[in-house]
Amino acid sequence: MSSPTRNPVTRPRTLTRERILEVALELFNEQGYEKTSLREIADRLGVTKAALYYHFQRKEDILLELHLRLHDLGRDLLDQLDALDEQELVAAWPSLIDQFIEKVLANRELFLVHQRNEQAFHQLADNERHQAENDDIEQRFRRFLANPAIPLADRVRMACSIGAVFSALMGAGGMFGDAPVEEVAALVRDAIGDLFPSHR
Amino acid sequence: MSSPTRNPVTRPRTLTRERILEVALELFNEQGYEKTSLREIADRLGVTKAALYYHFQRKEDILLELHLRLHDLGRDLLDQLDALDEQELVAAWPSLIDQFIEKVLANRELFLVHQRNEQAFHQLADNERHQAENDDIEQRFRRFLANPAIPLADRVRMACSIGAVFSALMGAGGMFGDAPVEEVAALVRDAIGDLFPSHR
DNA sequence: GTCTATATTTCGATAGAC
DNA sequence: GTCTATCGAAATATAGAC
Repeated sequence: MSSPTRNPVTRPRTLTRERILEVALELFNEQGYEKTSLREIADRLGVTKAALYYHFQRKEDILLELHLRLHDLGRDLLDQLDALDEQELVAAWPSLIDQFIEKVLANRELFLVHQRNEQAFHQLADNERHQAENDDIEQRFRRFLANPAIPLADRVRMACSIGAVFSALMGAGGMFGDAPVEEVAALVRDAIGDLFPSHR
Repeated sequence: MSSPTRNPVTRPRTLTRERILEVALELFNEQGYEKTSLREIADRLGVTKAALYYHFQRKEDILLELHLRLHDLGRDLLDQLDALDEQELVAAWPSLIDQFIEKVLANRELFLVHQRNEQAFHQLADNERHQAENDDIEQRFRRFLANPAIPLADRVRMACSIGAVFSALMGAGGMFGDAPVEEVAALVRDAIGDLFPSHR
């Protein structure tokens, strides 16, 4: 399992397919996955409902593709995490959080749709598990947090870091008045730095 | 507006009404609000679908009641928050977080259903706003975070605190292996304490 | 690839007896 | 308060022409 030749499942990226995903992402964020009908997606795209079925077999597959793109973002972070041993981990954490913050900021809508439709994404995993048994990044992260070789206090603070990033950076624009995102991001980095005082 | 005589809208708490809410909370957490049909709620309760309509006019009203109970939990925390002035705030923060942690732990399922069905709860606010214009606790908290009288760095760290609590304490049981919740909660308190070094 | 139908199903909600 | 029965309105998905 997990042979080195496993390719990243070449997913076709035709133009209209991308436009469907783009519009779906918008609508799922505005109204939620369940409340968004294929008709609405088709309407905003200027095509009919049936046309969507040429590009995606089921409605669920649209959400699945968005899920896979989130996985692509999280995968190498978790690979880095798994490559470190327990002693290096705390020292490397700020750097990993930096990368994470960059990815969140560069893909806000994608992270947002996951947060706002947690249930829909979660039920996806059941069907997706046929393709990628232990590739679910949430599961991998939970397994990481359950590792007794890492001091519990550190694991708790790592979990806190993730939540802090989401909480402070993923609210819709202007959560802190008119403060620019970069400034907020820098303050979040500082705060998480204080959670891991490397020189004590 | 917000006259002192505004009573907490005496909501009837009959026995079966409570059982409906109990079962609905379970199912909404397991399958999500949209994916849970009234038939499923009725089945698990041993009654028929139509019986539910004696206790709730619409399906939405079941979710609304859960929302109101979350509001009841958050209201006095926000009242305390609004009563403080900007200088006392940082010093009082750890105590407020303590109370918040207690409420989260004592009402895990209630907070969980909100996190997992963010969209459904959010669309509720539109209809609910008729009754409680500026009583939405999320909006109140956002308004608090936008207050320029508080240093931005402090506001960011407060937002981080909330996310940290959710992230570390609301995962289903055993997020950190078999570590007891109280121990994790204590570690979260420590971590947030490090975010606000009162003696520097 | 996109269209016009249409099949099929499920769900929320109501009416009215008991 | 709970039941049986049913309505009406969506929505997903399919069939087949162009």
